[in-house]
Amino acid sequence: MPYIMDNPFKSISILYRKSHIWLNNGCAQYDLTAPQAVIILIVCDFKTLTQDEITKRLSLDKSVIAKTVTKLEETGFIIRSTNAKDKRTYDIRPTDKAWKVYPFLKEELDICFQRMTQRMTDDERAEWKRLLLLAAETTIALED
Amino acid sequence: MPYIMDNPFKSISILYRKSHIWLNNGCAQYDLTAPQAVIILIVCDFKTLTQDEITKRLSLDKSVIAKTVTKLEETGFIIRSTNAKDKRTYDIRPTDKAWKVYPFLKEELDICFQRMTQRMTDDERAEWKRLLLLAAETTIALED
DNA sequence: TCAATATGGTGGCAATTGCCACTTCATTAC
DNA sequence: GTAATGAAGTGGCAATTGCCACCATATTGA
Repeated sequence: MPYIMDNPFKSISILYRKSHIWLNNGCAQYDLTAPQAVIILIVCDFKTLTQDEITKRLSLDKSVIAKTVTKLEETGFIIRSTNAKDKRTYDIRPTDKAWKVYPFLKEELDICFQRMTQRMTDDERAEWKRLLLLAAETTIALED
Repeated sequence: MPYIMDNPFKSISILYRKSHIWLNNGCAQYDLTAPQAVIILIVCDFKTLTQDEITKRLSLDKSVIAKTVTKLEETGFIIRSTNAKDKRTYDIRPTDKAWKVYPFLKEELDICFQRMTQRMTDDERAEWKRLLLLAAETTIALED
């Protein structure tokens, strides 16, 4: 079946959904879902973040972050502590449990990327990655 | 805020969610949601399709297509008729109402694409589009 | 021919997400 | 200092999606 008349919107949708299914399956062994894994990754990357910072970096609604972070606290992957300077905000930090799965989660992401780019040359892969990042940053910058 | 330590998985997620929000807003004037618009586009592209063909082309679960198609029939954008050769399948065809919005939906998709690639050169835009399509096709081919 | 298997489609349930209204605390303007 | 505005976070609701069990019809194999 040829995929003529295709457009980038459809491609992005397919890549998003499939990569989430892959990541969900890959993370099940750690009792994590894909969105939980993404938050652990970003919290480990930055060591300390507020919920609002996560919201901005992932460009997700703040209520979505609140729900996922609550669950991650319950399951012991992160710790929340009230910020001393601003009592409205939480400082979010990874626990040892998070640091333990961190390298495996990065590996899972890598597997996803390799899977969807397996027909690309190394140059194409690097260029695609660069342009994806450029587009995502452009998109984030658009909203105020 | 610098977006260091970023990865393509996160970029794809952001692009998917934002483009859907944009398309939803753009399609509201036609009383359509983004997923409904995508199905109208593909049905108009191919003139006649079964639900299963839509499922394969969009790489969505068949029950999702069934639900959306049912709604589109109720709102008069498509017609379902039982296939003569296989009574289990429907032939799905666009109505005049679908053909009327079709060019505008294509325009909306174009606006989305322009928005997220506005910092790219024409060459980069074309290359990104090509690689997106390649990755999406690779992804679809992976599942059996 | 007839049983076993495969395929297209439907309905139910749970998870993720987006939007909105709301609370609490900070900051700004007067 | 106090009122008005803004920002961080929460909870509720609806829409989309994925998975599973199921039904009806085709196809295959003995």
